[in-house]
Amino acid sequence: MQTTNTTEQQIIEAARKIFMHRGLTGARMQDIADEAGINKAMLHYYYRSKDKLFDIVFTEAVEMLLSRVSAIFTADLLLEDKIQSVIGSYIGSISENPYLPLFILNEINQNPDRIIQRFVNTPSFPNIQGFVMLLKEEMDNGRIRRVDPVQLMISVISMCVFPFVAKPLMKAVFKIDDERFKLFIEERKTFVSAFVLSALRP
Amino acid sequence: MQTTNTTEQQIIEAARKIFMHRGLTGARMQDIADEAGINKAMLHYYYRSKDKLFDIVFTEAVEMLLSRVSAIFTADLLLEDKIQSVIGSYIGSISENPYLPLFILNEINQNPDRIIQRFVNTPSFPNIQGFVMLLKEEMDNGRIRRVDPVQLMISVISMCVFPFVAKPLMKAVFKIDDERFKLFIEERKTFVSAFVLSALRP
DNA sequence: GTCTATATCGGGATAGAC
DNA sequence: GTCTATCCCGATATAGAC
Repeated sequence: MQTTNTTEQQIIEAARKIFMHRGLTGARMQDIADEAGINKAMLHYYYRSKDKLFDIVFTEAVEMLLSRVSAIFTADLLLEDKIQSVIGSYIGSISENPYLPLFILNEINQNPDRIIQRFVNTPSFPNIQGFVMLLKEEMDNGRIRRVDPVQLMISVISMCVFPFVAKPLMKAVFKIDDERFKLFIEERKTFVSAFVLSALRP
Repeated sequence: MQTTNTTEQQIIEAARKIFMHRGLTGARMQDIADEAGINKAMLHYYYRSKDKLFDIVFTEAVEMLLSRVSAIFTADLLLEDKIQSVIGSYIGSISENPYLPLFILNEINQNPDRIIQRFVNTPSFPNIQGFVMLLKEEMDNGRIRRVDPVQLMISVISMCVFPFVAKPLMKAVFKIDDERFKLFIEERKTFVSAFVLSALRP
């Protein structure tokens, strides 16, 4: 890991920022060049084409997102303070990269096949089976209410991710500014934990 | 309401389909023309420019989405069978227009100002205040657990909307096909209702 | 490796015949 | 109102000097 910003790195970071915000079709190479503080021709010198550049950014993004989801699936237990820390760190990590979810969801919708390709060989693919077994064990022991594990997982992820995806809509509907949104997210960590635990009470 | 498909109507329907799927920047006028089965020049004859056409589609979409959210906010009560019917009809209505949420969320992110304009004079703007009062009443009566009303609302909407937004991702991660996804959605109506009610138990 | 200039192309928009 | 042909601009991509 080298700390000096090579030109390649600068380009990737600029591309990430622009692509995440504007999407593949909305982003312009000129914007990326400006953001990186270099010439437009350099982009093609280092990364052949717009598509190639996008592929790199997209693949990295998928990797990032999957590793986060994986963290949830591989958590030791789903109970009490465990779920609290998982949800907290999940929301926290999205906070650092708030455009990531919508970017991924959007581009996958545009081109579902691309994601399939990326998924086949991805190292951090979530271990679903193990997690489901774990959940069922807890249900059998009567420690939590009996629910469909997949429905539960989707619900947790929904509640963590959706506020970031819907941020501008929330700001308009609830008339809240950036400051209050930040507060909302901070409070959401404890809310979602409590909400889920409450729902799972036997 | 006339049943004959005028050319104007055909264009709007084609535009809706293409814009919803590809977004403003991703959609091409040629695609819309093909979808409508007419010539590209006709689009400009009836609707001046791409932006004008998009504005119409977008405004209609916002209206659709808001009226659904409003339905939730104006429901008489939040308890038992009431919440069940609200969530059921909400998920049901999205099923009929599965691309709507991602389309809206995406375009709002691209251009937050546009939505603010549309919101000012929209007729079906959700009555949040009334709903919050209603919820607080239920809490004071001890019929439900004390929670932040806004956090609760966002959670319900999240759980209803997110699966549609994340459909291609879910299909890849959980390896489910269209058939099983449809089943998942059908089951989700009862799951979310039960989940929320369970979480709200005092 | 980095720049300027330019080629090339796709797509929105218009002109004009019918 | 509907079509074909064309204009025109913006954006990707390349050539070539330094």
